[in-house]
Amino acid sequence: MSSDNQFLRSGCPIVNGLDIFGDKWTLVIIRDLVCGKETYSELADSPEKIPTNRLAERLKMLEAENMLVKELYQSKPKRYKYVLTTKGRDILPILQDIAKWGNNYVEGTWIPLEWFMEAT
Amino acid sequence: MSSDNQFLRSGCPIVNGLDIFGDKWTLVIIRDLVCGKETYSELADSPEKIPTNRLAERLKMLEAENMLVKELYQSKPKRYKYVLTTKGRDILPILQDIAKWGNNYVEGTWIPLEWFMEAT
DNA sequence: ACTAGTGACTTCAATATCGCAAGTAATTGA
DNA sequence: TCAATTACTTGCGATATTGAAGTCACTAGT
Repeated sequence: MSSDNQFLRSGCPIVNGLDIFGDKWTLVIIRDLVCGKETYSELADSPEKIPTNRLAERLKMLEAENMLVKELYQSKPKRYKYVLTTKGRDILPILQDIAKWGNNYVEGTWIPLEWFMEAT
Repeated sequence: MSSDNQFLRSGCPIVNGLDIFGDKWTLVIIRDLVCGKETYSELADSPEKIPTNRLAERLKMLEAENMLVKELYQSKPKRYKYVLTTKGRDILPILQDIAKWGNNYVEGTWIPLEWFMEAT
């Protein structure tokens, strides 16, 4: 499990990073949060169509890892928004590098907006 | 499948990058290749102990994706070494960023050697 | 010639994880 | 009262991963 800190594969910082966010969906969720999405249904709406059970599970994991916090923004009915912490936001340089690599080597990929690639 | 270019999840360069190397093992293999490992058994020897069937499969995929080439360096018995292409080598900035994140946020991770973090 | 050993994989059964579809709960608006 | 919306949860068959063991092509030792 990503968040199981009891038995590490090794002390390698790359491996430990990957054991948190190195799956098919986590970085997609963080991408969307960086891009301004906030609610569950906004996140569920991506072009990649993440299954909702997977979305819920990844959000719980990201919260447990302190990559994001769940904030109540409306009480009747209870509605939460998901906000990246510094730890989560600091994934951005990784996303930018992956985007650059994708644009260089995978044909037909979108060029991200400039603000995304320049953000810090 | 990572190398199945027929049905893309989307045109997002991040998603398309992840669909190639966004799994539990691929970046570990590339890490080791960047660090000078060349043969199958050297790669199988990492502290993370990748299962050999997974190693073989990922190497085939990386070759199919032109991230590396398999070079014969001995003919009796046939022995191959795996060498990163530019496409594969260009994963390095991503590895460096993940390593930085890991060092910042996961306690007890190794600090990579300076040459690794400074390499281009 | 026989046997053990090495490197590079492959095969297999058990287990874990995933994706899809459907269901639930709370609340609002018609 | 009833349909709609948001945010999830549940169930289950399909897919993927693991660990162990096996195979194949040699080579070196006796």
